[in-house]
Amino acid sequence: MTQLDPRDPRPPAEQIAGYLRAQIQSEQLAEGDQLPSTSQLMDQYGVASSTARRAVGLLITEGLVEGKTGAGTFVRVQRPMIQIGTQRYSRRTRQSGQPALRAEAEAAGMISRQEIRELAEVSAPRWVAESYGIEPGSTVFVRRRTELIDEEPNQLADSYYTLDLIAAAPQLAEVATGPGGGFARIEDAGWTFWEFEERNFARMPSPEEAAGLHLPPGVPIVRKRRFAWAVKHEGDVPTLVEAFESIMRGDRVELVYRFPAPE
Amino acid sequence: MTQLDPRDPRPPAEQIAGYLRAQIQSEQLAEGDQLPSTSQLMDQYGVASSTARRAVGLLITEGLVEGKTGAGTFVRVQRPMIQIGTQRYSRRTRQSGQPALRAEAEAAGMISRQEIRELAEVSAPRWVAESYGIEPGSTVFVRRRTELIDEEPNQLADSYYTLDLIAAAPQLAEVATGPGGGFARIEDAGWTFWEFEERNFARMPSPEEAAGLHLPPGVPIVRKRRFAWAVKHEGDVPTLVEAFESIMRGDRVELVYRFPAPE
DNA sequence: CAGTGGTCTAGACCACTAC
DNA sequence: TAGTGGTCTAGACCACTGA
Repeated sequence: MTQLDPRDPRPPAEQIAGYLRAQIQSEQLAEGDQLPSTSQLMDQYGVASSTARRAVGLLITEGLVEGKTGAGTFVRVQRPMIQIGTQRYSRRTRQSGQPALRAEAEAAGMISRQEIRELAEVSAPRWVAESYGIEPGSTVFVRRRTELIDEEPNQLADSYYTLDLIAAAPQLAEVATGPGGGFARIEDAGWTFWEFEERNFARMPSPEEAAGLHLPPGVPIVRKRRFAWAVKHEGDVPTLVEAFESIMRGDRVELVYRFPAPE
Repeated sequence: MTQLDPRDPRPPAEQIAGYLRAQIQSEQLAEGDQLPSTSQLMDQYGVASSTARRAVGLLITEGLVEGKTGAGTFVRVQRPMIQIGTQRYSRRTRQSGQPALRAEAEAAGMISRQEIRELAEVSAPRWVAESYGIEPGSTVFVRRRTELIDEEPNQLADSYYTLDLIAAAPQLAEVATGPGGGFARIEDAGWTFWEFEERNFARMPSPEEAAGLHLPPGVPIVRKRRFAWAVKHEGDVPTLVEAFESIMRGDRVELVYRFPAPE
């Protein structure tokens, strides 16, 4: 545990990282605890400074620990996760009286707020053009915003609308969409929401995304795309009214879906 | 683009990484292309070997490129994604005639197969005990398997069952569960599936997970937990019959959910 | 002001690849 | 066999933290 093992095929930095990781997982090093400093690791394992730093660098990119310059390296505190999804709509959840998603964040004593990053007409990204069935490069309206929880950015959310919809619901192009948010304005324009689709996957953030979300190294993001279909009159073929993309911190969000068994 | 900028506040390694990243995003460096070698970067930017290596190391942990010892560093080829979720159950998907999840993988010319990793009675992990409403540490049966696509591990899947259920459906404890898989055996035992819940989030893999999934550095995983409720007779309170956990490659799987608008 | 993380230089060795 | 990625040593400098 406290010496390098020459028979271990792993290079020294990985061995040291392994020892530290084991101490974290066994909670000998608990959340918030300070790791041995670089010079302590050099003395203890008889390695050069770069090797000691590389060892803790591995743990940093794994998202297990966080370095604070001048202070030390500390085991990352995993903040409570926010559950979002469709559970609020389900029969079972309604019966158990659970609160909805943002209400849930606020019930947990957290404050939620949005900041507008951009309101503009842009050339449609490919996935947006494809989902609306319009020419690639057509003009659409985008509403970009950052959602903050306890003043910490939590989600970068972009909604893409057709110009036709903006004409029918002009408040979507303004900073304040009014009570009930953008969906309420779409309903005001005569639409009834019919169906949603969400497509999620995970990857490492780009530097821009990492900066926008104040992400420490080693935290992946979840990219969620949501498509909202609505009808004007009963029996109509549903029309896509919103194409939405959101980049979320992977370590703060749990996506929950509940659905009935098929058939 | 080809020189270090002394006014740029970023350290040299990050600047170089930024230039390379821009070339990848603009497709000057396409998928599969080789990056400049370490010594080329040293010459071009006038930095030491460690700095040049650190620059490409950053891109590696971002998952953008992949180093092959002795050969070079190459832009990662993003393999096609597999879509899984509930879309196969939806009205709209049935109408469009789309094939179901694994059939979809096979329709795309890929072969899908499972390997059993473990069949054993174990002490229930906390989340399993909590979801079944049993004492923490109670004994449950676990069925651990690796799902391979084109002989490449794609998913580590663990199903936890109560011992009662194993007694009623003993094939769940055998290597081959028979036609239709485990769910079919649960139905054979008299259960009718009622409702499912899936809870997903993303994080970086542990070294064990990275090894089990043959993950290159810089690829996050998605952890999906699925809960399956079933009833024996109409009107019964639904019972949890399976608690399932899966670790998937984040860059190969897109989770798709389609659901009707509430109310 | 001593200690810490973060980055860098300059050089070395190894295992591997491709010719 | 020359070039490549991967890892390491030994030392340096900087900005920052906390007593």
